Formats: sequence, C-alpha cells, structure tokens
Amino acid sequence: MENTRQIEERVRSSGRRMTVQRRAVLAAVQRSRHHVTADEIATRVRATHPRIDPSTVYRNLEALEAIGLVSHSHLEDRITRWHRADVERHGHLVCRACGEETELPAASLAGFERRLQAAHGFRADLGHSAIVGICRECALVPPE
Amino acid sequence: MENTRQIEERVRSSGRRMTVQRRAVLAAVQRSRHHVTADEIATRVRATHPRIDPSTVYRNLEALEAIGLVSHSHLEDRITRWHRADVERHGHLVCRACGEETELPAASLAGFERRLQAAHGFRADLGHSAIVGICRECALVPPE
DNA sequence: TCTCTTACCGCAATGAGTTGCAATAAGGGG
DNA sequence: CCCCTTATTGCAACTCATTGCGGTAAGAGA
Repeated sequence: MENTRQIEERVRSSGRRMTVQRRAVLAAVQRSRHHVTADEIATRVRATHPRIDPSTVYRNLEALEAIGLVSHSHLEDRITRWHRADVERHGHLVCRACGEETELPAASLAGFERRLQAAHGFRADLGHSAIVGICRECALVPPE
Repeated sequence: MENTRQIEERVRSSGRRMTVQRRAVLAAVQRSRHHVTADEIATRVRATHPRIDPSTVYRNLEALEAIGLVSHSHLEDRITRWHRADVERHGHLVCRACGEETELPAASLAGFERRLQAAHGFRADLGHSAIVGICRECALVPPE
C-alpha cells in the first residue's frame, strides 16, 4: 500500500484537495477489513469527527473511488459496500434463500470474463455485483 | 401465459387474497414489455386507481414475486426493475462508463452457471444482476 | 506569508424504498 | 347469505442515499 504522502499527492494531482473530512473517510475505509456500508463508515468517522455530515461521507467515497483509492460492490440487492481498492479482486455467491455468502477467487471469474471479452468486446467486472442463486443446502432443504 | 382464473387460483392457494390493488399491480407489470421500476408501476396503477399507495405497490410486487408471477432484476446500480415472470430469461451487460446496456441470451450464461453448479453446488441466476464492465467503444475512447 | 480561486463542506430538502399500525375487506365456514 | 378471522390496505414516519445551495477553507501563485 502507498504511504500517506503518495496518497495525498495522488489526490492533489487529480485536481482535488485533501481535507480533514476526506482523510477521515479514507482512514475509516482502510481500517475496515472488507465490505463496509457507507452508513458504517459515517458512524466510524463521526466517532472522532462528530460534525461530518453523511452527505460528505458519500461524496468523499465517490471522489476516492474516482481516484482509485477505494471501490464499491454489491452483495445483497441494492446495498452498496465499500472497501479499499487494493484488496484482491474476488467474487461473491449469495444464496437468495438463506442469505449465505461465499467468496469466489478471481480466477474462477476469469474464464467467463474472457468469454464476454471475446464475444462482445466487453470487459466485465464480475466481482462488482454478487452472483445470486440457491446454495447447495437450500437446493436440498429450503429454509423455513 | 396462464389465464385470469388460473392466476387467481394460484394467489389463493398460497394463502393470499386477490384484491383490487393486487390485480392492478399485476396487470401493470403484465402490460409492460420489460424492466419497469416500481415507481413506474405505481404511476401506471394510479392512473386508474388514484388512491393506491406506493407502499401497496411495493408490497404487492413482493407478494407476486413470492408466488412466482413477477420477478425483479437489477440493471444500473441500486435500481430494482420488475417484469412478468414468464419473459425469457436473459442477462445484461452494462457499461459503467457510458451506461449502454446490451442483452445477453440465456445460452451465454449457461456455461458459467454450470461451472458454478459443478464447483460449488450453487445454482446461480446470472440474469438477476446486470454484469457491469467497460464496453468495446469505451475501452477505446473513454467518454468525456 | 498573503491573496484569490474554487473545491469542498454542512445543512435542508428530496427521492426511493420500508415499516408499524389501526381500519378495511377477502373469502372460507356455518 | 352472513359471520368472522386475518391478509391487506392507506397513512404517517422512518431509513439510506442523493442533490442544491450559500458559506468555508485548501493550496497554487504572487
């Protein structure tokens, strides 16, 4: 991972400014292991900076994503989750019956991504949205 | 497609009731070709039944999905789109740069779905969420 | 170090979807 | 055909996320 100076340089060279709020949001994402919601980030940020508005958190996540420092993906329907950009890319299988989620190594996605590239010239990012379906257990015994 | 009587029977045998509101929501989805948002459905329903509340529309879409008469998928991030359950299953490629969306026949999804089934016992539904990435044109010339 | 442009902030309002609740009405049983 | 249980409704309040706007402060240049 880059150090603080390199990161700030990267922010500035994109024409943006490094504010207290932006630093706090970035730090909160970096401290989280995986997949946190914007709301969780806002809560963590407000623990030390109570006056930072949720809208500022959302705007900063977007800005940091544009710079390539954080990125987001979708596990359950409709919910956006954020993580630092340098975690290894991977996919998710989410069972629509029991909600269980399984991680999928990037290598398992690559074959289908290559197929889409070849057939449609489309560079797919299969890690961005979870793959929904029915897991092995629920296919046998649907949950009550 | 089933006729009205069969549909009503199916609703009742699931322990549900066939109300004016439910009929209106189902009809609105059935009249739409593809992929309408709940909000669009609510607007259409209110054209003839002005007192039907949006929450009733949402709850009915959920109920009708549980019965298997309608289903939903996700194209752009976060937006839920509804369609009648008997449209042919298919996938979507959505470009995150220009927003263009391409339909993908179910056959193009089947290979990867089989692979996931074999490797993880997971019955994936790749049509549920759009596949995001970069389209051929944007890979060459990113839009301004 | 001071100035000045403008990126960014907090706030208030809005949009999409969800939830709790008291009132209503679907429809099976008598 | 009426009764009674309870699924469903409309409404109001709420959640998560986004947007418009006037004021603030980052940081490049003098």
